[in-house]
Amino acid sequence: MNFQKRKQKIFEELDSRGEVDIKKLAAELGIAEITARRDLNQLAADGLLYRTHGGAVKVNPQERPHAFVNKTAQNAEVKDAICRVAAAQIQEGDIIFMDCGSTVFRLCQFIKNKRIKVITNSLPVIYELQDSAVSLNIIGGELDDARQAMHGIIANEHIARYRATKAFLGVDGISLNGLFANSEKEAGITTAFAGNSAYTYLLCDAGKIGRETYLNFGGLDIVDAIITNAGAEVMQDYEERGVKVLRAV
Amino acid sequence: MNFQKRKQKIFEELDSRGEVDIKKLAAELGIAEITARRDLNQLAADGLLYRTHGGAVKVNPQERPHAFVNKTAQNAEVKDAICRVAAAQIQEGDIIFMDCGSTVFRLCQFIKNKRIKVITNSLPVIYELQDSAVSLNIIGGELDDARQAMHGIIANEHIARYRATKAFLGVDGISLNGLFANSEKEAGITTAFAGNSAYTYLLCDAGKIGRETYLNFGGLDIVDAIITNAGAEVMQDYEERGVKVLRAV
DNA sequence: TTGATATTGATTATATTTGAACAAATTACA
DNA sequence: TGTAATTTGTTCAAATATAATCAATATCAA
Repeated sequence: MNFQKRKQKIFEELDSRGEVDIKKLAAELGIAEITARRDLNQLAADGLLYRTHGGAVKVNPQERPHAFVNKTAQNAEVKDAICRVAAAQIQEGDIIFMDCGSTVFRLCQFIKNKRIKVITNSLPVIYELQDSAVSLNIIGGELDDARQAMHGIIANEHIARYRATKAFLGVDGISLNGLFANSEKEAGITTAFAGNSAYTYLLCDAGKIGRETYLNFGGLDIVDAIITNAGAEVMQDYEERGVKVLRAV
Repeated sequence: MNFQKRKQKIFEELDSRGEVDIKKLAAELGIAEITARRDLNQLAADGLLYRTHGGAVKVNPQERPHAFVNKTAQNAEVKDAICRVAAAQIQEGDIIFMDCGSTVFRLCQFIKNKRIKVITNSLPVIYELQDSAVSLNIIGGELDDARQAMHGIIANEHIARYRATKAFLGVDGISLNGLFANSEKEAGITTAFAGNSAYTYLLCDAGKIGRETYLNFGGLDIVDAIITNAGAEVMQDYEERGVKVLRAV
């Protein structure tokens, strides 16, 4: 019964009953109360639940209707798994770049309760994080209708004014030859985000790994870590190149 | 039955009945009256309810600044009349500044089909004009949650990079002594917009005319024209100062 | 295997929550 | 206005939860 398993159980309990009790939890899972407490504390630190005396309750996800965000994402489960890992990397006080990829967008749900600053050029991200604990900064510039995000010279300049502790970015493809994008605009934004953050995470599902498409806009050295569901043997080459690999189950 | 659970119950009760009674609360939740009292005191300290003798009532549901989602704006007819006049001033090819006032927001519906560029710091405006004929440019910077708009140093700098043919702006008040705003941030944005557009329209209903409030941030010379429903005789003074007045019926 | 690291549990000290009793303040009502 | 009833704040004690420290166990890389 490891942490992942227990975490799952905790959320099952929370979803069905709305609250968990340390004593009961410890008894049901066959663990010590101190362990149950530590689990809940950690999950509370990640903003995934609220701690109470003797247990925890679930956060109320003050749901708002966002008509224009296309929620029917493909591969939602894989992307969510990747985003859970990503969210665990985020600490209170972080300043975070988020770009306009569909994977990165799904990170929103996991960071709503964190006290952090998010700087983004993505309208869906903005609408998703409005009225959350997150403090928002919007990259200005021309709106690209198709991507629902700001791009262009002014956007790049704007990014250059900020320094983030962490960047969470998507790409259209990545291989040992570097990063690939479907447009120069996207490449420019990604480069700007990565260049102005202390640590850069790339979020990409297995389908993106090894994929070379249209524009090769930078080497692997731009990236500090890749969060992916791809197999360990596939990722070994990247690790040998000095890129940290975080595997999402 | 911990504090969080009780808190939930208290708000359920408040929402349905509008008030709670300490005795009943203690009986229903199976807690001592002193505990119920302490709960209510704490929630009152957080401003989540008002304490009364023997219980509590709910706080006035203060208007959420989600005015754009809640489209039932006050004075909608007057504002729409003003905006129709404003929209008539806009030609194809114009580059337009729009700020985050509630009157200016209502201009959106009248310009959706025009082939123009709109530069704005207002999220509601962006939301409303997405997927229209209008080409959008978003002013970046820190998001002010209450106003749902970008403000601050970076926003002002960003505005300074652009030149518009026309600006459509709101204020909190205007008198012969100049323009008035409720915050420095707002004043800064308005000044920046006006300073970088060839022609500046002020949209204000009769209630704003002659109103002096908080911060006087500029003289009448900032403005080229006022669009208003105020009476002709009231507006004569402004015309004599060289401001063009467009009257909305 | 070994050593290093992370996880888990036991023990003890500290902090929080809750309720009871009683004095002070407020309200209700004649 | 004055008196009784009620509500409130304060202090204290008991029960319970939590944090801190240290030891035991598991995991992992070399």
